[in-house]
Amino acid sequence: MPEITVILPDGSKRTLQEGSTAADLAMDIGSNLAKAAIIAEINGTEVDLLTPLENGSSVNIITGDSEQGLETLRHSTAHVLAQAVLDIYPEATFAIGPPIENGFYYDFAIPNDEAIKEETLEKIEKKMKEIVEADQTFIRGETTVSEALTMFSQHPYKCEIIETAEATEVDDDEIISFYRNGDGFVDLCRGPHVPSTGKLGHFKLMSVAGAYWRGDEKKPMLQRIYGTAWATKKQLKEHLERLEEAAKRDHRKLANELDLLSFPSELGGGLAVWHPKGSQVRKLMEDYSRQRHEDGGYEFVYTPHIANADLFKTSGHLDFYSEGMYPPMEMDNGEYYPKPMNCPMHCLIYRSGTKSYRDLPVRLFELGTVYRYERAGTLHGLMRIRGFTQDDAHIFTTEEGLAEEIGNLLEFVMSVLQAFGFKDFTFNLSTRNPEKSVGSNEIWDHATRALQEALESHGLPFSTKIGDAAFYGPKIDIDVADAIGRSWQLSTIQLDFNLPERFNLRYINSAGERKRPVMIHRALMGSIERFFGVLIEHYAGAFPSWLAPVQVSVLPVAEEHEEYAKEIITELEKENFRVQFVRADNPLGKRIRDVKTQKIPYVLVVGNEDVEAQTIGVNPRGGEVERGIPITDFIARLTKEINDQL
RNA sequence: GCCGGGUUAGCUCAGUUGGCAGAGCACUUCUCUUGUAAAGAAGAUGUCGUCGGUUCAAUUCCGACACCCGGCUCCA
Repeated sequence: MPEITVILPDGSKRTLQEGSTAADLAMDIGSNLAKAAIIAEINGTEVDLLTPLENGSSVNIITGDSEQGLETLRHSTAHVLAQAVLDIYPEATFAIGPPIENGFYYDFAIPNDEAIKEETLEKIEKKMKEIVEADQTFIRGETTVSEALTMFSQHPYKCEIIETAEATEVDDDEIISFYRNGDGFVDLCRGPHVPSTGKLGHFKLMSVAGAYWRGDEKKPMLQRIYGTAWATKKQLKEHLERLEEAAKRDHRKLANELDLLSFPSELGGGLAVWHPKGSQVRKLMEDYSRQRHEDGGYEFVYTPHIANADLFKTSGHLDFYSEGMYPPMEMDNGEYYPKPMNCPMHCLIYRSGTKSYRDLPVRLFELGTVYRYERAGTLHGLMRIRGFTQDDAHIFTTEEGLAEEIGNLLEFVMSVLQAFGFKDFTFNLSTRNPEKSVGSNEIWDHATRALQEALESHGLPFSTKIGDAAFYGPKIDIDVADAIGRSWQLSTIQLDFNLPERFNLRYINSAGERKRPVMIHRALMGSIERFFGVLIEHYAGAFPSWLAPVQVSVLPVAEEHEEYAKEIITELEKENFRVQFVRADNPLGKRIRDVKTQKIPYVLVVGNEDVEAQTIGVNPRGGEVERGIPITDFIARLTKEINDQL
């Protein structure tokens, strides 16, 4: 029997009988690997395990441990989902079903637009389990475009995919591949797949939702079933636990439980009222922001909430973004719009006097409240809201001063966000979209280079998003990772070549010539509301002492200790701590429980022993109870803790 | 805006195949006087999201609207 030799990823060689498949190779290496194997990579191309090997090929056996393996697993699970749905709804037609982060989805059109109910998901899941149980082999087939069109003639979306594939991909030979398993289920697919459905099994259907065909709102809406799938039962369990953890941190739930803010429906969608406790935290956030901006060389400004339509004609907002603006109010001398951005007004402030190059950079800062009309279906707690406040600044600088200003800004952003417990930053540089942008190539090149150099000179790794810039200039977006590893885009630094033109902004340079300043839009928290939502989830509602709306709760053991408790409170209030008194009207355990659910950093308990020794009992959030602490010690400790946090 | 689901006491939720609306927590009062995550008793609490329709009768069935939730689309 002739033999072939293949090369493994570590460079070693392995000899097999001719005609051996990747699966045979996996088995030859070890039965555990054969069991874990999902697909193979031959000479860098992902293929099914049943693909025969050729002499001299480099072969890598892919398992569910790798991203590639998981993707295949999820993709194959999506196939089984489609198989189950078509079994239950024989008249249904199916569209696409790719792997996504943590799972997969598949889009279907059900006859007569019958809705797939959440309850039906259980039925579908049961059917999928049967298919997995049956351990059906995935068999790859290949055919021509015209035959594929016949094969899928009952499925118009599949036909559209085949036709589009023909038009765009132009494979050498226009071969369309498909996979067959079970009793005649066929799906159009590039592959590869797991060898058989028995390899699957650690999955769960999550939800059903509407989704436009090809993501186009002009095209029909299909029904999308989402699922999650993992290589092991443990991974699936852990994923579901992560979802539970995220649900526990949901800012909408916590904002309600902790009495921070609410969205009364009479107020209208996407509009919040801040309760005293939420307002306390917000005030601390804003005070901190103001202090840092003051130290950072910013000048504070205030601008009105509405403006004449002329302003937004000048700025271009009415031309470009009127759909996202609240409708105008008719007034004696024209139309007035609630402002969707602060920048036009900041431009007016800049323009109010002649600027010399010696005045630059001008940094105007405002906690500016803006109103944007977000479509009804897009609203989402504090994360997507119709009225919000930006920690907004506009910096007007010379072209020469740009790189340095950007560099300082990057440092500033990180330094401010660190106070809120964010340590992992990701930087994204967005470059010009030539289809949709203003300004010369020269100015874009120069500005993009300035952004890139600032990132590089500060040693900050970044990814480039080509064509992702706004029409008016390139930008750097900054994402942070929260306490449970989720990423949030918070800060943005955007260059603008458009507004300085439109508002005819100028400064006089050292040679006495009129020059155009460069404008930088930047926000650190972005929207205070959204940032607050992120903070609630990041801290799971347990704000660090410097931010906590109530820092200390003081509980007398019995009524006779109330007087002493109030003396303690007086001492703490002298130090400007935010303190709450809980009178002895309930058993101590009950009162402790009540304040603990409010996630207050310190619960102080005082009883006979404390009155006698002039001490307190300290019950810190997430810590052990300590008895007999002198109040001065506690004050020193809390003061230090807060200073360390900032 | 689109698809699907939802809205009952301050909160979390049960319920009515169309016939006087319920629980737990919270709240009020009283009793208990407490040493680290739920003491006991009594009391009060509702436009059953809004407006219209069907009906002898609607919280329940139908329609429109508002708001919320899961997605899609959008996001200067």
